[in-house]
Amino acid sequence: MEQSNEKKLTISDVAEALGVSKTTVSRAISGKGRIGKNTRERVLAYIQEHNYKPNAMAKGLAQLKTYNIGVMLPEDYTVVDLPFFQTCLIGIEETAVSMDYDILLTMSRESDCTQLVRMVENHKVDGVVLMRTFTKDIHIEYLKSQAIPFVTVGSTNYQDVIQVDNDHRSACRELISILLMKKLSHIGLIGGIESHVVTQNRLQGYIDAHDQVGVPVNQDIIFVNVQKEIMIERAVEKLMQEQVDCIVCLDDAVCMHVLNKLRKEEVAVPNQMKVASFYDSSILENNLPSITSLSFNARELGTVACKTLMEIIEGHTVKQRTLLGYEVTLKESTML
Amino acid sequence: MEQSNEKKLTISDVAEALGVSKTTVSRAISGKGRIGKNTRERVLAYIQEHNYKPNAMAKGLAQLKTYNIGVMLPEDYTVVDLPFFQTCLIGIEETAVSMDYDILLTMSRESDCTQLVRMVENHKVDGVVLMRTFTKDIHIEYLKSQAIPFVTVGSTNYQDVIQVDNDHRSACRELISILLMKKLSHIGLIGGIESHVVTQNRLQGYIDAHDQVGVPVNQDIIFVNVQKEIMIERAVEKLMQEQVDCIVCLDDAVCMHVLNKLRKEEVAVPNQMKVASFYDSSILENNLPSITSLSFNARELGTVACKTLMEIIEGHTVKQRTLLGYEVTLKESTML
DNA sequence: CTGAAAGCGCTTACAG
DNA sequence: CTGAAAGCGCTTACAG
Repeated sequence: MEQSNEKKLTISDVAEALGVSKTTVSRAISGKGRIGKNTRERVLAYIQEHNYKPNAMAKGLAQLKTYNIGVMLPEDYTVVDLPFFQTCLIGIEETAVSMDYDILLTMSRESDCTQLVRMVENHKVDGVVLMRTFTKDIHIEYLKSQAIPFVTVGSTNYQDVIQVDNDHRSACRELISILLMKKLSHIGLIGGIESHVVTQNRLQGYIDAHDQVGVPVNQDIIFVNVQKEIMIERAVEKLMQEQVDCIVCLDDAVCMHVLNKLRKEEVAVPNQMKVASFYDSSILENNLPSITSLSFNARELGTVACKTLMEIIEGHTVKQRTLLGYEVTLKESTML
Repeated sequence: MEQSNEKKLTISDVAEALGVSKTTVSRAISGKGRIGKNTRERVLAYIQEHNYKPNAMAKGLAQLKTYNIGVMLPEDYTVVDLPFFQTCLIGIEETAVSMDYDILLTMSRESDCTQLVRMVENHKVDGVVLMRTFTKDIHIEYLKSQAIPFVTVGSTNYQDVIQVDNDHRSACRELISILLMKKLSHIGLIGGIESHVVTQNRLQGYIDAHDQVGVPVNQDIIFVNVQKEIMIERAVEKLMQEQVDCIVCLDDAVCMHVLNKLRKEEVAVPNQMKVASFYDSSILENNLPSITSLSFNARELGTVACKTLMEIIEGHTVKQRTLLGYEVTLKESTML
């Protein structure tokens, strides 16, 4: 391919070759400061031809910027939400790259923020995006204490935190409302991790929907923090005893197990039991019957989160909370 | 939390406060060069107390290093191999961090290496790890042309490329050998993407095993490049016509579909048909019957790849090819 | 054992 | 419109 034996060019090399000053070269590249049209074009042409690329570190040091953003990816993933994070990450990366930023990746658990601290203390990033939030969130607490720009993907109750999220509460309210309108007045809920803010929002949406039509909420048919198969099966059994009309699952992994359990018990979906899920991932996409669910655009979420962060870094003011849309996709599993 | 209103300390601040030179402070931190024990401890204590952290960019510029490694994550993931990459990434990150490096993440497709080029040209990384290889691999070609340290996770046929991989060929040979020893002489193969080097290695292992016992390989029962459900179902039908004893799947997503298809056709596993998979991910972990498969340690793969890269970056010579182990886990799906 | 000075490759007031 | 010079925060020969 290319010849790579030539040493890397520096701005001085370019300046010397062209008989101009480094200042001029710098200005031609950045577009900042007054510079003659001819001069600029001459510089640009030379740079193009000789494939000169500025050293990002030197630039960063001079401007006290890094042109990196830190992205915090949850380490304790599950098969279900991983594709979500990956897609969201693609959105973040695209946006970052388009603004000439790179992504410094770090992984962490709910209770450990040493990686994050390290990244920030070493001055390696200009800002960070947190890909998940917790009700008690040490990452947010740390970032706030450091006065470094950051945005969260997902909602939080901490004050003055810039956040981007899908409107899970409304989405959930709408799905449940539709189900209630179908005269399914006994809707069970399974799944979700209580310490995740998103779970709280969804529960709130569930309550909202019930309040709207005056149907009382029955705590006995809500099962949070059940993730393992056995727990889920037990929950399904209880829901059957309680004679619910419909089971709504907080995520698709849970839904998968619910469907398996119902199959084992020979309960037909949707005839004897309706089923819906709060998220549509590929694991359910070929299920028979097809499953009613909410769907969100993870990539857009990443894009918006990253754009927002860039705005903050560049000193602009931004909306404190951006809520993105959702879709309710009604399929066979909730047909009357 | 901490008070963050104080400006960030620099090495000059520390030097001044202690009445020593910047040189001395620098030496105390890095441990390089002669320095008095007392002096060093005094500096270290001060640094500790005032929470001074060197600016990584400045350090990098002075040493012409970035203390970043680029990691190339495939963008065109599937639900199946994503957990593998994520786990591998954890291994890479842990190792990098332990050597005080950070990870610059970039995503790419088989045919597009603009992100990689950008990262390298901007001097943002000291080396890169490629998380996937292709038989014709433009990323490898580019990296070779730039003479920048890099290692691949996964094997490649390109010359002089440092690579870390599981021994897929041997693993596959062993699994197939065991099946052949069980008198299953008609073993069908489904899945895999032909342009992935790993697929080639596995096919080779399949052939090796047959050669060992002198059973001829029948090309009619090998179906590569079938990923979609319909394609898989059709392949299964053909394999049934060919009266194979056993179906080996190149990955778990394929295996899932194969199992569903067999269920539909009311073919009992393992009684009427044995089934095995080349990878054990969580999507199959609760299947009944349990599925015989190969298993690899993705995290270790990441760790070793990253360690190897660090060695190269630091100028040490390393083994050209490192092959990591595997396990064959025999379960119900291949019981006679 | 310690320090003054030059240098890494950029940017940016300031002066002309 | 252009340039000389100082500076970003470190490291590292070189000299003492």
